[in-house]
Amino acid sequence: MTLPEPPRGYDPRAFPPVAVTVDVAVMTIRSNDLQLLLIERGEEPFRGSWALPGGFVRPDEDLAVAAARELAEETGVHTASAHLEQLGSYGGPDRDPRMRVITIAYWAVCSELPTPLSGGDAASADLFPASKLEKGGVPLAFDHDRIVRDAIGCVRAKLETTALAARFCPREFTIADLRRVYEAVWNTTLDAGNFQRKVRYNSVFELIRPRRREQATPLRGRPASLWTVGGAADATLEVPFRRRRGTADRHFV
Amino acid sequence: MTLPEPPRGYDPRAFPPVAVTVDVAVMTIRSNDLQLLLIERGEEPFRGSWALPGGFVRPDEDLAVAAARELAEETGVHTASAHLEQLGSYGGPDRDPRMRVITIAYWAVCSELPTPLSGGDAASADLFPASKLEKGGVPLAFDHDRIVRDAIGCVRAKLETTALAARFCPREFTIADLRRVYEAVWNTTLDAGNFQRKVRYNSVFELIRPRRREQATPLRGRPASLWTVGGAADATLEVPFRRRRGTADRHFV
DNA sequence: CACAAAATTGTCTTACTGACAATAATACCG
DNA sequence: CGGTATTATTGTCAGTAAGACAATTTTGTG
Repeated sequence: MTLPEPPRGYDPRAFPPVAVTVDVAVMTIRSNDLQLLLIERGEEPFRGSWALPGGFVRPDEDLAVAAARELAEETGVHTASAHLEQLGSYGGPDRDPRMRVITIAYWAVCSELPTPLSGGDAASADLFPASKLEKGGVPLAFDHDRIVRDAIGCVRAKLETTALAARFCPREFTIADLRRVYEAVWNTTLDAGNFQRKVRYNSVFELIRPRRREQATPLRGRPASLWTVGGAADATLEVPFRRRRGTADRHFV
Repeated sequence: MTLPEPPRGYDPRAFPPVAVTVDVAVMTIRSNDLQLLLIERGEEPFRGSWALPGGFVRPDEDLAVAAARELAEETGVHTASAHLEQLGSYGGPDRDPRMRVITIAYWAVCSELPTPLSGGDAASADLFPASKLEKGGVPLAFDHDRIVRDAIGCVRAKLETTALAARFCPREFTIADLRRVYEAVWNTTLDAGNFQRKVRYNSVFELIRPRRREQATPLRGRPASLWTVGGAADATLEVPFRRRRGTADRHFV
């Protein structure tokens, strides 16, 4: 303990400055793969590295508002069409070489990204497959590789218990659309019949009546019904979707 | 947008000061109830109100380290005997009347609290039942009522999928001890026989051999075997414990 | 020793899961 | 127009897990 505990009522300037930022891990499905949006940094440190979109929290701005603002500014994604949720805070003392920076990370899910991907400034943006990022195939600025990993894990987990997968789809979607989201995020294949049951068992998913079947994705085959999400997409499902875990022979120690 | 976007390479002092604190929601089981440790504030603002233990993050201190330090300083609970995990960040612009304060909230679970509960300073500390706090029965400082609610919800959820309940117990515990934790946190009753099965099915729970049966909690009845947690208490269980959800008649929309 | 109390094991019914088969509704092609 | 390919949707069935509850075990107590 090198410093005495600061008193509760203290002079702010007595402390070295701390900067607070928000970073957003934006995810979408592209080419049947979970992909993350990254931005190429134009300045030091980490000039030329890929990083999460983000920036400083303004003096009178709520954290979630700051995240939504950065998301809109840097990627063109507006919160009306995206799901935005807090992931956690990352504040290692040396995560930014310039000064002490604590970041509040958010993750976002959206169905479509505006083109061009790059934001207002000259920085370029691109999508990277989650699998590649998890393997460490892309060197990221700061501790963003950890944030990315955590965000991917968070989304994988959220799909099990919530209707969040629908946020990867347009407002109206087919069950096959939804299934492809699960297959992409979990990197697995799911039985189409059993998957239907799961959707029908959960009352957040609502069948659109009369069944509209135009604009169905595939050009062949029986046209699919369209569904939508009635309530909050992040509410707990009545019947969860399940990721196959290792089915170890357990029973009786 | 009242302010221009700050450039990435900027002068820290160009920004109004932001203070960063950590707050810890310490939970334990007392009198068969989930209880939270709160501290009575000795200074303004909110003098005399109850609040979560917490304080400022030091210049070169990691967030988790800061939380552990505050936990130890203000409650005497050391991380060796407790589980500490990040909950999330709370940073509304007006949550502290003095200045902009962003707090990183943590939650902790421990089996025993040191007596006396109060820390080094004159502030007094006390335990409050989660049920009372959830009902709003205790006025809390800042936005701590929301943090408390979130922390309780987080622990409830974590018990389903992890062996975290064991952290409410001493290192060696009986299955009945563990069951009472679940019953207290979920405010329900669980079938003793079925509960045993759940414990046996999960290999993180390890039977201590030779079965030691002394010091069993109840003085009557067949003495229970002692168990311990082998791996990480927050790893996902092979077979989850389940909270009964509303068994709505679903099936076929 | 009978009895009470708690731990542990067993049984049985029901619900859920997953594999896979069957049927339905289209587009396309000749 | 009918046959075929293709996808959506529904059905079937066996295996597994969950919950209710009964039975058995093990110990302390009177």
